[in-house]
Amino acid sequence: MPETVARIASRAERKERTRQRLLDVTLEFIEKRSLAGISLREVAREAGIVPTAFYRHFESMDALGVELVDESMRPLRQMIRDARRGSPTHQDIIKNTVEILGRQVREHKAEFRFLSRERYGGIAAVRRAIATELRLFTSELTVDLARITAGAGWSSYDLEMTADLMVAAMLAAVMELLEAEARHAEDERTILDRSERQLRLIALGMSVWHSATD
Amino acid sequence: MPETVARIASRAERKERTRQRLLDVTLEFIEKRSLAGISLREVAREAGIVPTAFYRHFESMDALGVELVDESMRPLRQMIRDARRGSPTHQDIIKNTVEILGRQVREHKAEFRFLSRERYGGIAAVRRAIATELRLFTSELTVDLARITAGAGWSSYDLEMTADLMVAAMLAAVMELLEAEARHAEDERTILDRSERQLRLIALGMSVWHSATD
DNA sequence: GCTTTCAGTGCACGCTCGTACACTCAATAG
DNA sequence: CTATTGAGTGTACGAGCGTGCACTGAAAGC
Repeated sequence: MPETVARIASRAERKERTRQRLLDVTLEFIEKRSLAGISLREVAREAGIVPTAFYRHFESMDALGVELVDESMRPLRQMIRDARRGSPTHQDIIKNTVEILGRQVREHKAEFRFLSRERYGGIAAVRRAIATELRLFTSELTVDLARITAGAGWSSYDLEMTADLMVAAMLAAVMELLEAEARHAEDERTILDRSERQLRLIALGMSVWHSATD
Repeated sequence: MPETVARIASRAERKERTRQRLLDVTLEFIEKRSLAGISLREVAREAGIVPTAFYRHFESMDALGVELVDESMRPLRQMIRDARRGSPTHQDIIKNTVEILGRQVREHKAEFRFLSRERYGGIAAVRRAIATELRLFTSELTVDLARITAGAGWSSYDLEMTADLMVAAMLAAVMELLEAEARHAEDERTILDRSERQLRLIALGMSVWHSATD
């Protein structure tokens, strides 16, 4: 019989909490090592359960990794939503987007590190999950670009090509931000400034694209 | 006493050959897994020596990984040399470069896969070695861009920013080429064509950069 | 209130792992 | 010819791994 107000965690709640602990613990380990180098036993140990209890939640570390992709993509999806609520003019969109990018990376380092570390990492299933999500991200951006360039005669092929380039530029910035953190080689501002200029360079290319290729 | 013509492998030659076998075997394993998931024992086994003999060549798998970076960078360096022996006009440079990129990736898949897999992988020393080499690559490209845009009033800061963007675009293409191989999602021609368009878009942006920012 | 469910336990197993140590024996050096 | 060197051997160890299996005990279902 379910109480109207559960004063103490129910069975399902407790399970969910343990599951979340497993995911969180793995995310912490990712800071130093890659998924392939993290054992089921140490994750279970750190989460405070016995190794065999791990199987109540995931059938393997690889499966946990795939779930973690979803989990980690949330900040990225939030980023799109934030960026869309942005300002009207071209240049402002870029400035705004880069700023949001910087903030999201700062606030969700572990998630972004996981995604960049495993994007081309050793576990095929995880790679595939990340690739799928990023393709979604690119197609979202393509839609935005289509809206912005409406009536300017852009083919969907070229729009996607451009979105792809922009995503590549932004992901490169993300990775540099994560690396810079640890090595103090360049500070955040420098990286974001460069990224902003790169996106503006691309936008500039777009503005003369058809006059050069038509 | 060294013979004038060594008919049978000398001691040093034999050692070098074993060392190379260890590197090659590791490169083969990288196709399926990341460095962190490859054990010293299996590398030794596959190379035909006993595990403890591994230490005659490298002090750990991590150290072998760092050496492998050098080894794998050779095709990339060759790429620069090939591209520079290229043609004079702007558009031809891009077409030519992308073609060379495609060929190098096709001919040196394993090396490129190693670099992309470990670029943000779990071993800090390997990450650092790759980052250093790639920074060198970017600065080479910056020099080329400086030569091409000589007298057009480009700051070295903006040149580097642009080179950085171009490298990001090319690396993204490399990674897609490697992924496509296994999944047949897109064929090589499509990816290279897109990459060519992306570089051309950037070049177009460059041609109007100063009129827009000065 | 009795029964069922199931998250978490505890033990045991057969592996593989990195590495220490003493060794062999052919190529090299003097 | 003899002595040295050093790449590769063989054994052995302790530790950690993934996982199978029988279990416990509290919450949920009826």
